[in-house]
Amino acid sequence: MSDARDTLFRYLTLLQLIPRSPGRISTPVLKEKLADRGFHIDTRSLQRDLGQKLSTQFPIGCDDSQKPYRWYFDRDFQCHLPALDVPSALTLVLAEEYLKGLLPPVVVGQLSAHFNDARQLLDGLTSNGLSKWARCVRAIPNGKALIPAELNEETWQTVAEALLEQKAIDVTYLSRTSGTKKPLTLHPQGIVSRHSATYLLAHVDGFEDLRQFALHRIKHATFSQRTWQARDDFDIDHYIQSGAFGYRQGPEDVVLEAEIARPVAWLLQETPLSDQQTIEALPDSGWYRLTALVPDDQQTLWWLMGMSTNVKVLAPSTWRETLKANAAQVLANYQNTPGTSDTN
Amino acid sequence: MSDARDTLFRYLTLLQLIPRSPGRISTPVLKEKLADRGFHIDTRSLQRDLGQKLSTQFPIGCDDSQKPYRWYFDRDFQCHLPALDVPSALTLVLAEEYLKGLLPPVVVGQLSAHFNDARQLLDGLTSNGLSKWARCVRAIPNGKALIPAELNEETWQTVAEALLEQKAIDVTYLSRTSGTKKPLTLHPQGIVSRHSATYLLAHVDGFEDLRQFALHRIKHATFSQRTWQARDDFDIDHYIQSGAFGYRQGPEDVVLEAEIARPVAWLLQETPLSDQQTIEALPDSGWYRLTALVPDDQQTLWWLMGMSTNVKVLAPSTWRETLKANAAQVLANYQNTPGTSDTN
DNA sequence: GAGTGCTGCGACAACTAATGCCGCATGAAA
DNA sequence: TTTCATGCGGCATTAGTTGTCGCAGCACTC
Repeated sequence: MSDARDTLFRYLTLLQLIPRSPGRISTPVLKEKLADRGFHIDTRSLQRDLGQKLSTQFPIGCDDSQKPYRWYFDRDFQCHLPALDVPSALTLVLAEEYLKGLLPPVVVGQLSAHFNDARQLLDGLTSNGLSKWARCVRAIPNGKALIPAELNEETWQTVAEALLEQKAIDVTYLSRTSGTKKPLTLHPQGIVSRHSATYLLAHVDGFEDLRQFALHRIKHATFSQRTWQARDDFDIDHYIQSGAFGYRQGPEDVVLEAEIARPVAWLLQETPLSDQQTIEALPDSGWYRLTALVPDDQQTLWWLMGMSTNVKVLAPSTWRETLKANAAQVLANYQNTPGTSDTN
Repeated sequence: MSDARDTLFRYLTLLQLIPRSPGRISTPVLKEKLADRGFHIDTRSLQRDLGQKLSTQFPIGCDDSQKPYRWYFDRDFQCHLPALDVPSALTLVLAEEYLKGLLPPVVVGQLSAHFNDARQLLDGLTSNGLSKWARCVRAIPNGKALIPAELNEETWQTVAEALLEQKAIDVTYLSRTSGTKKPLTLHPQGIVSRHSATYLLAHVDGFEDLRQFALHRIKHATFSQRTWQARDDFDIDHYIQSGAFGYRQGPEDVVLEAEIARPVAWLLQETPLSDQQTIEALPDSGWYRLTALVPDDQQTLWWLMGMSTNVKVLAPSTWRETLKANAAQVLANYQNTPGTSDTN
């Protein structure tokens, strides 16, 4: 692919072939991979590159306990080309704050080297040594942050690789209902991350129906001998919208009409509910009339519920009724003496 | 810092000094920066490095319309060292899906080169050429995703840099109340991203009090001549918790006691509300008793509201009363004939 | 319009580094 | 023990790198 004469580029390629620390790669394998990329060099040269050139300038380690030496990058090293600029670094820091509440720690940890790199850059900005930036940047998550489910690092890596490289996996799955561990062979078809839990969509070996498996209930995962079975007809968006995660109710968008209080009107003017939205002031009393085309899903309904007395839904009537019935039910709940709660 | 003899490393340093495309750097500046880092080389060598070596192997451009030539990286080029692994790439894709709903497009765009890199890697995985991964990975945002406020790219870059490098800025600010544009000089102290809007915390030149400025209402921003004024006593967490964003109500955590329906119990068992939480089954009818130490904030209250009939709060009594009063109010709203539309 | 300074570029020679090859040492497997 | 795979030092050859010089274009000044 590229002229073998160029040493710089060979070094670069070499560096890209060396994995981050849990991973390892042996000298002969490196030689072969370099050859694949058009760099046909002597084993001795490769050894020199690694042992004398790269490992003195980069945080590269060598496991020499066995004879084909195996090389790896320091776990927390990250080098961007081109280097990060200040706004990008700031964005990364914000991104990390958000993601910590949305994805399992292990998954976010996958990117920790990137975030560390950003932090290091920011640390170096103020000459006084005080890392001020850490005290002046915050992300406030949208909605209540539940604590993400615990997830095993190896499980994530295995599942991610299996899904993307189309392999079947053998797992030990902790059933939610029975609480027992079951061995299963799965054919991964998709991953859905929602709230703070992440689910694998797969079908069990020998069956046709697609099921959801919470990643944090997969206690152990290895690649399987079985060949992966595709499902040609699978469409993840269709699957989600069919209500598999309890979200969408109707396939069509609906026109929401509501009266909204001034603070809500302000909020929606800046961060609209929908790109088809109008807000008009009502004659008196600081209320506004909202019209918006929104999806007919649980999320929107929840948002409306959260607004409580600041929003009065006029249409669609089903929502209006739902909200009304809900309010009545909640009120009824709280008017009973609590403790011995009964039917509902 | 490093031996000047090493060419590879000098190339690497050089590559790191070249900014991504909107940015530019001229040859003399590069020479100086290299000298700072211990590489004392002739101008001619630098010219050769750029024009003959690097620009043939890397997506580097050169603006030769003016005489000190100015160099830059292609806008969408990104090279990670070590290279991304599959699980990291998948994480990046998930992260992007989440962030698109949380940060302004311009801010996420700051990282687009990173995300593109991840996508490219995933594209290359399946040999059949079909990029299957795009059809099997989804993130479902937590809560209703409002459309992020529109934000100018330059504004973001200027503000980010000003905040982190402690500079004052001159802005044109569109007042929310009056709708008029005002010129202001601001001394940035912090950035808070919340929901889909991002706010700058700053005090106006000549004043002492801290105010919030929505970034999307800053129509123009440049660095100011005025020197930046610090505020030693500023603590962003304290500021947020003092209720500036309408979140926290009480400074102390409270013990939430509630009866919850089975689906909620399952949810909370996997993604807890708090790390101090217990759930016990109630004798009959599939309800559970929840006890959890949670922050006394609006977020939690909203979450409880969203759960509606699936949660009956027993304590704290203030919340119980709030929820009850809310329900009563909502019900009252819907029992009046609202506006022109009427019951159905 | 000539002078001046900055920058880019081609050429060249001296120098330095990279490469492939050989032989030997080591340790594990046969 | 032998055999094989691998690492490592050394060495001669080859290839690349570097500073220097001279020239040319361009903007700016006087």
